[in-house]
Amino acid sequence: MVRVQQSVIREALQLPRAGQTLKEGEDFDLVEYEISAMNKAQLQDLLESYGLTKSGNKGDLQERLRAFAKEPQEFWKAHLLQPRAARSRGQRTGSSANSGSALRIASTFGAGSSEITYRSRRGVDRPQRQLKDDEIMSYDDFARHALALHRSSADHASVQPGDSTVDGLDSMASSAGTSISHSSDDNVPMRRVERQLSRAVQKLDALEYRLSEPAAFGWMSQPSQPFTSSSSSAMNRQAQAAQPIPESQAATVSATTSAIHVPPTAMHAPSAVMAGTNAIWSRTLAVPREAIPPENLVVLVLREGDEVWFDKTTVPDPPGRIFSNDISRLFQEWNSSYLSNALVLNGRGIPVRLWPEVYKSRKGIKTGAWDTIKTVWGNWKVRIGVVNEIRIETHHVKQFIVEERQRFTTDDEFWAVYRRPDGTRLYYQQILDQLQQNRMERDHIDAEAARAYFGGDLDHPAAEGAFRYVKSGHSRLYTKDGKVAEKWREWLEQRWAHAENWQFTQGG
DNA sequence: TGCAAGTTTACGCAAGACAT
DNA sequence: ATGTCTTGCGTAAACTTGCA
Repeated sequence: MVRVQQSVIREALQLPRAGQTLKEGEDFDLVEYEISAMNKAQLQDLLESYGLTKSGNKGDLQERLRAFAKEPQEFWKAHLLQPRAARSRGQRTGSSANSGSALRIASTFGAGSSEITYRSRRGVDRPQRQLKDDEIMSYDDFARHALALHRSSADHASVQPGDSTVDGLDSMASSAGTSISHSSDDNVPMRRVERQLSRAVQKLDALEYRLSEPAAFGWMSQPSQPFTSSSSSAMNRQAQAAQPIPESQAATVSATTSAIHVPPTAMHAPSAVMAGTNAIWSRTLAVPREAIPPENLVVLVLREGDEVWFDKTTVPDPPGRIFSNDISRLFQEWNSSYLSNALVLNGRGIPVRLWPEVYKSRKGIKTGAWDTIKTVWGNWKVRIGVVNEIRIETHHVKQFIVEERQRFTTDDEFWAVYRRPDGTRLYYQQILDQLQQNRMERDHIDAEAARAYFGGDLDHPAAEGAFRYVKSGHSRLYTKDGKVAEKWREWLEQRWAHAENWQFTQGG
């Protein structure tokens, strides 16, 4: 199967021609691929056509192809031959070939254009792809497993133990007195019913959770459950009362924010209430500074002027994704300890702004945590340390959500800008997209200004190496707009004289 | 050179627009 | 009413940069 040429440099493999159909007893047609002459992208394409993984360096890719080429025809057949789909996306057969869009495509790209691909909205080169059979099986297995768990926890009497053909949704439907026959996976109406049922169940679950944990949603004036759980989430919610809030600030909070986002303590725990049940909790949960072993003690300074301390061995995992669907809450929790309840340490809410202080691995508090939240946090963040407001106002680009919000006095003013023509608010991702686009446009303008200032030569002596960086021991020049613009802003900032001169020559 | 942190790309589900 | 196809979206993974 493998034929390595003796010329040492040239190496060719005999591999099955992709996309061919075989009848019973036939073998694959083979095609020779000179893998020594192929670049990484070509090797990856080839691997992909055989359903093999594309990760690794060029040597890895070649080795993977060599191993595949050594396999017998039987292995190839088992690996490559999938049952033919009755119909797959993009195929224009039967009546669909006469559809308006199919005719449009044919007139534009020719009659042979049977497959439709299109570029992504963001300009990346990724066509839509169908799920592979093994992926579908894997997801189905997962869904069955999850539904089985749900069924056992719901403990429906109508479900017969060991009846593996009854899934959870069917059992729920039958227990509700509705008769639904079992159907194949291709039964679309059934799938729709299942989907609707599934949504209804989700909503019920959410409602059930809220009813069972009212304190977590600020619905009760006093917590109803004693502290019995050692889980971090229960600890977080109940520990709200541990470090008391000054009464005046608590009053301000409850007057200006909605109940759903305010921790129960902030709403209901001025001193009078604290004297009751909450006070007991305070004594049992608020760990005094002296009680924490010095090697585990971490102290953070809050903007409110006080400090929060905690034992670093008790820090929970980072909060899950919580703000994408609630940007207003992100604004609330960014700075204020009193309004933060997503992360609570030793009884105090930790403002989102300070999360890096808790989770970056260099802080030595929790390993591996920052990796899981740095991307989303990076989208929220304020860039700290931007200086010299007068100068920077014309050059600095507001690029992240909280930073952008801080340009406005109120949430309403922010949403007045980030809305569609019909008045509805933009989604989280749409705001990010818009900010990114603004940044790219701004960077382009600034980079062009820098190039113009130095006569097209960023290595100009007057730049004093501001656009140079070292990589792999070699000094290089930045070329990307983003970096050039960033260095240009720094350069301007450091050299007032140049900046004044530049503005003067621009007539500004 | 390896690791941590910052930034960009693109995966795949779900919704709903479109076609029959 | 039913089925197919396109697009929006959140975020995991990949990639880049900088530092010790």
